[in-house]
Amino acid sequence: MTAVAQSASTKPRRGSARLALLNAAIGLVRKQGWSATSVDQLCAAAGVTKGAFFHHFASKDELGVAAAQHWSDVTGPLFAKADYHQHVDPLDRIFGYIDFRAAIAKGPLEAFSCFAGTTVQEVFATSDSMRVACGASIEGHADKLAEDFRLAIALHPPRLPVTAESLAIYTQTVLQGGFVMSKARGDRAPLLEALAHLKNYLTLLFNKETLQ
Amino acid sequence: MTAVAQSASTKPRRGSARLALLNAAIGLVRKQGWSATSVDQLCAAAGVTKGAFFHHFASKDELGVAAAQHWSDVTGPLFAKADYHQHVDPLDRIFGYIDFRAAIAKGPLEAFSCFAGTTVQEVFATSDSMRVACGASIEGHADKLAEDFRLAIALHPPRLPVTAESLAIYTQTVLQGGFVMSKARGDRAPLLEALAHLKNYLTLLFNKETLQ
DNA sequence: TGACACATACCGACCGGTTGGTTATATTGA
DNA sequence: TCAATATAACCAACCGGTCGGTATGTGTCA
Repeated sequence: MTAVAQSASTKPRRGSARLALLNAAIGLVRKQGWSATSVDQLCAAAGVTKGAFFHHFASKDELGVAAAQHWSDVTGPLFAKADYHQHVDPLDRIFGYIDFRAAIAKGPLEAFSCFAGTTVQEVFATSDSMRVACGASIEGHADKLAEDFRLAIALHPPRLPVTAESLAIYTQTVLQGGFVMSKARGDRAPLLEALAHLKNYLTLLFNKETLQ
Repeated sequence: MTAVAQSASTKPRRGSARLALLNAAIGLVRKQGWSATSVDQLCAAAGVTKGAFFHHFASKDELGVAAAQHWSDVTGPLFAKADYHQHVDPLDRIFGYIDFRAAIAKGPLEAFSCFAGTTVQEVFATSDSMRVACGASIEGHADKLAEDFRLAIALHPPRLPVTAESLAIYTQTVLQGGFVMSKARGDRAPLLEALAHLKNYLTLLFNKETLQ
């Protein structure tokens, strides 16, 4: 312990316990769900003790609320700085977003599924604070899409009456459903096919030319 | 205990423990998830003892597999005898199915959400037997839809290239996603809106007249 | 030197699962 | 026909272990 060289990333610096626990929560919960993830497991994965856990969070529930917020903080910048924002046409940005979601669907399922969606399925009836936190995370993500949908509707009159908010929520619905179906089949194909159907829908709805 | 009159429905007849446990599992798991549902809770809800539980099921996991099968056994007849099958046009039957799903979305969320979808989110990485059982339940349900999609594609040439199987799976994807989103918002509206968008998609895809 | 950020040790309750034994029902043989 | 037997169904008590949470000690830094 005295002279062992240690990388900056693994060195347990004072004050890093909270963030380590939040990251551990996102990793473990996405893999095995909320209830199946114990406080001891979270501490072990984060490399801290139980005392540290309850120093930063009053309860497991409170960590869950913070983890939902942290989930937004982590994923937000990932999408904010993605390339698809460079398109001038808002509809192209939306298609770019969907393609981006398909592109990051690599590796094991727990690596690209949604923390908030996974968690809210378990706690919606038993923990209101977590349900609200997870709902806010998903809805906050959808809100960024809604703005482009608003512009797209103005620019490309849709064939059927729709609202931007509803389309943004529907996009998240297809993603969440895709995660469930992919988990059920143990393969990412159902998610990718769902995204293809979503693109079909938007193509037909906005009279988008098939080849761009 | 000697002369107490008891209704036939509540009388714990010998041989009924297994079914009571399966029904209890579906009810409790839909509300609070798989891991959060303990064997003791299941026994209490079913009105049996732990000994009876492990007489019928070798493990909690094995009950889960049986419950997934039971879920198919319960929901299968519900859809099989629904009115929408009377339509002559297969596309009308599909729209009837979607309307039927919207119609049964009443009461609390745990009353109309999917046991298999809820469970598989938690266990997909930790229990292969349950993952397969839940996947088979969802896929079995989709298979019944796929037949009508096959006929619909033959009768109404779609504007974009799609397969019947993929459309059937996508329909389940939208439903599963709708459950997640409705749980997150604590309201059935997201599910109903998702089903409306799905109908939009099929309307455009199959050139269906808006008014029928 | 005192406030903070942890670590250590521990708590009662509850977890999934096992035990040994009882009761109801089906099967059998005379 | 009916006791003898076999077996499935079920029960209450209990197992070692883990759960979320607490009380208190200790090293670190402003």
